[in-house]
Amino acid sequence: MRETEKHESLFSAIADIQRRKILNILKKGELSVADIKSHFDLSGATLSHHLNILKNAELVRVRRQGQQRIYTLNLSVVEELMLIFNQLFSRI
Amino acid sequence: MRETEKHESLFSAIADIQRRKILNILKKGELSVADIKSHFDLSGATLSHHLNILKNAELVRVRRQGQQRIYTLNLSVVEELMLIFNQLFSRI
DNA sequence: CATTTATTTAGATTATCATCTAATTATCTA
DNA sequence: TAGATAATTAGATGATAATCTAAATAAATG
Repeated sequence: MRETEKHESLFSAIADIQRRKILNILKKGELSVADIKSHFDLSGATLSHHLNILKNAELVRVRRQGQQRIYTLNLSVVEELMLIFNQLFSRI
Repeated sequence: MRETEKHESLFSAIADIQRRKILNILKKGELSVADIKSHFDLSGATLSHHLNILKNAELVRVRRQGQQRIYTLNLSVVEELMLIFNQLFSRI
């Protein structure tokens, strides 16, 4: 399997513990930024930064709902990441 | 599952593309540093640095053989990492 | 035992990244 | 429409991390 820029963005997205925590929280279901924020001791700007990285890696999706933005896990990319990951260590 | 320092070292170990490449190369079998080096355009010092990070994360093992050091994948930790990884996205 | 070979360690440099505060954008509501 | 609320963006700062060259360590060999 070739390493692509997409792989790069996925691996660096999950390299940060706060972002892994966000992914974990989103497993339970979609949440607004404020809801996500309630689990962290981070400024809104920092959280926004992390969400942006997850979004660029397509690990999450966003939609607008009034003033809020609702984040969800992007299951298809999560599955893709699991595949990439399994292949990194396959045939050993 | 709780995130531990061990998880942290594993995720940051695989965050770097050179280190993922090293792991990939080691899938085929154990290799000396010089053998690994032949796959890269990096100084020996830099390679040594990456190998050290992989070793600290216990993703690889080293043994001495004369002047050489032979690196191998540490299969049990690789499996542990796969488990951690699968759990990050389980129950979605 | 002096020299060569294999690898690591030390120390410096540069780039990347997480974080913050302040400012901005967008939406809602009285 | 003015003010409040939700979230992002801009810009700065400090911490990490990747990389290099040079020096050090350790083993092999003539």
